[in-house]
Amino acid sequence: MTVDGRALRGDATRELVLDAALEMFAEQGYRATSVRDIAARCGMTHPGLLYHFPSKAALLMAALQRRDDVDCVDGEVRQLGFNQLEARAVLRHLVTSAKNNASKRGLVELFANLSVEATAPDHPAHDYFVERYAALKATVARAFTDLESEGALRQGVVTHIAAAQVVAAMDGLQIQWLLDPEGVDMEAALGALVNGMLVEPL
Amino acid sequence: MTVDGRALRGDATRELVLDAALEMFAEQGYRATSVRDIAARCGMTHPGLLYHFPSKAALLMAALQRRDDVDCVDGEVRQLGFNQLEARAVLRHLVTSAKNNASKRGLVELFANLSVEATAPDHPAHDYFVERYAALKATVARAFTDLESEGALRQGVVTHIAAAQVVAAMDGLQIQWLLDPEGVDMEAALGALVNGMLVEPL
DNA sequence: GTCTATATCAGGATAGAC
DNA sequence: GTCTATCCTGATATAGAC
Repeated sequence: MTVDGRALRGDATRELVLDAALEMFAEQGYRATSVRDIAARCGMTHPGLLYHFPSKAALLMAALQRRDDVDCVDGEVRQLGFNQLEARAVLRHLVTSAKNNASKRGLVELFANLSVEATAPDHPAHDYFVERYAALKATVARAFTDLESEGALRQGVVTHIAAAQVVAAMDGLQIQWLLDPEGVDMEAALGALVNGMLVEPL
Repeated sequence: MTVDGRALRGDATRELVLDAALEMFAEQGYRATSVRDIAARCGMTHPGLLYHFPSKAALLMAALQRRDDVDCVDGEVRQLGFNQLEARAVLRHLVTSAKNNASKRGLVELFANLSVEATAPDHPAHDYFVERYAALKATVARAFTDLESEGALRQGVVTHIAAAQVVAAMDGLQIQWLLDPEGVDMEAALGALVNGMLVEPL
């Protein structure tokens, strides 16, 4: 594994730092977590940690990558490998994610904050999120296309637009839920949205 | 007008500062804009500015309030006064907003960032956004209810859920658009979503 | 009442010792 | 590979000039 061309493989400290960082980012947010805090939790000083990662931003990116790797293992949302699943399973999976997210406020906060922050072209995670969204939308669009060819899609639904709507709803519902957890049911709202696009509900 | 109990009325400097602040927040984001930057643009020093506003957070709130006031004048999205409009006009208005936003990247960025930041219960703008969203959803839900009573709503559409979906889509589409302006058509996607809920398109 | 100057504090990043 | 020391920048608060 490399970061910015620097070889970093086989490092236990590195993994320790990554776990602590992801945990603290998820608990308090990226900006509110200082490199010093993370270093302290790992029993080292701040410059000591920065030996392993050139910057706080690089640490963030590495933590995100690591999370994706973990997701791969425990079967959570992933861009790749998604295409193997059947179309309905893909959509069902999105709704299930919405449900599961309701018990992971910290992570929802982290990703909500990051995906918006990363909107700035010069943000360290910009490319990561551009690709993440493109891949996710492509997967969902593909699922809708498959359903369309089976006549399972409702009249007038345009696949790539529907994909954008579903992904957008996931994000927007998270914001509403973070602002007022009692005010929305993410699973119900997303499920209803998807079902409204299908001839037969999921 | 008062902020935190301190009287501040009749102050031209105050208005100047508010305009500059909103402009710079919109251009560079809330966090990336320092009080010193704003003060400099107004030809004053940073503590001089802080005489008028107790903190950067209070400045933000005042700037948001001011924006709402301006919106009231030029006919943009507003919670209050919305109920006077007919149901279809309310929905059409949302779609038009999505269209207009495509030429105001800075403001879209500001509100996207703020609404997520303000998710934290201790954020200075938390209550503002909780209320903003509650009011917006209530208005949209009301519009759907009116349409429902006229039989203009599609089978199976639940009004308060539909409101949450529409508002969520607006936010989520903005994120996608900020990440990749060529990748989505906010107006088309939002319009299609709303039309999918109605018997007759807007 | 309005502002300048100044002080304090925290976070990110780097240089160089060990 | 890790630490000490240091720099820079930004947020915040106070004293006091005008």
